[in-house]
Amino acid sequence: MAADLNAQTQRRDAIVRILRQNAVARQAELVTLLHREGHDATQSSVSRDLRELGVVKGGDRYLLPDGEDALTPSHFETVRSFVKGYRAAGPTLTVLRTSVGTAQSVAIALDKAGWPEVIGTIAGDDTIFIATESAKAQRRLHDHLRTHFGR
Amino acid sequence: MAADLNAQTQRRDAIVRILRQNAVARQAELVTLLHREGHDATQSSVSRDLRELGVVKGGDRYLLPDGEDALTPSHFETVRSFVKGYRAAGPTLTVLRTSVGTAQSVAIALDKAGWPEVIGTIAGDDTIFIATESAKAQRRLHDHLRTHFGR
DNA sequence: CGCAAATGTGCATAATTATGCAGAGCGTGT
DNA sequence: ACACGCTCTGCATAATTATGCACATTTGCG
Repeated sequence: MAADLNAQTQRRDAIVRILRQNAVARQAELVTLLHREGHDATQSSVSRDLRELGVVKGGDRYLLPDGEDALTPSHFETVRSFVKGYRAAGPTLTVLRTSVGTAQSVAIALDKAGWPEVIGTIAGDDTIFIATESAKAQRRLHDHLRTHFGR
Repeated sequence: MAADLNAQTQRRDAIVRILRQNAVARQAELVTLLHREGHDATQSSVSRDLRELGVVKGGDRYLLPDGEDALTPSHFETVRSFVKGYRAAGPTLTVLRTSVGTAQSVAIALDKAGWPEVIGTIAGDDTIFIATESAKAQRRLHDHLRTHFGR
């Protein structure tokens, strides 16, 4: 039995993406779809993930919470190329560097994502400070960043 | 096994009201709450009602669809006293009489209710024409009207 | 680095929800 | 008034989802 934190993060991101594009009626389906893109998961984990993600089941399909809908996959696609890299500055602060003048838009995309581990962000011109509550939260954040912007 | 059409309407209205006020986690609870106010129903019926009403289950409680939230119970309370009565005018038209000058507000409350059997309404000064698709739909409408405004 | 506390998982299974069926109440047309 | 058809129900049960446990890893600390 594995406990790969990163795997969980990626799987949840995948779940959100899948639910955006398909009408999924049951967890078993979701498990199949996840397998198809390389994610290994059981109905148990999916059940827990869905609750954690605040996903709702309406009649015959799972629905993402309202806020999430606002964030189109393309949101990240657009700003992906602006991101130069990121590094931890202590256990609760992460500094992300971007192309000059694009920090604001990247920060906005990050805020819209609504990742729970993020307490707040401040964007300058080419730098974003991302505050997290703990080292653990920071790890989550980095998992997310890695998933969306590459290592 | 009974098939009291009116009972269904009233029960569904009750379900909506209950869900507005309480956080209900399972259908069995809902059955209990319904019993408490005199509605006789089984989990089977409740399951079907919830689907029909478009109710959604989020994590650990049932949630009403967004639109419904707008209509406060008090909405009907306010206009209840304006309604003088109503009669069918043919199988698909219902004429509702109100106090002079209040027809508009009553019609607005009706529209907000979003009852599926209602195709449209027109309000004059003290009269509202309510169009329904069929005799059957008209019966539904009358059930609703009876529930909210009395016989 | 070593140990205790957390976290995440799968498995097996309990808990909950959905549904096929058959019966009952009503409305409709003759 | 009678027959036919439709809708709504409950029951029994299938289908689906949630969760107690035990265990593998990881994280936090001294």
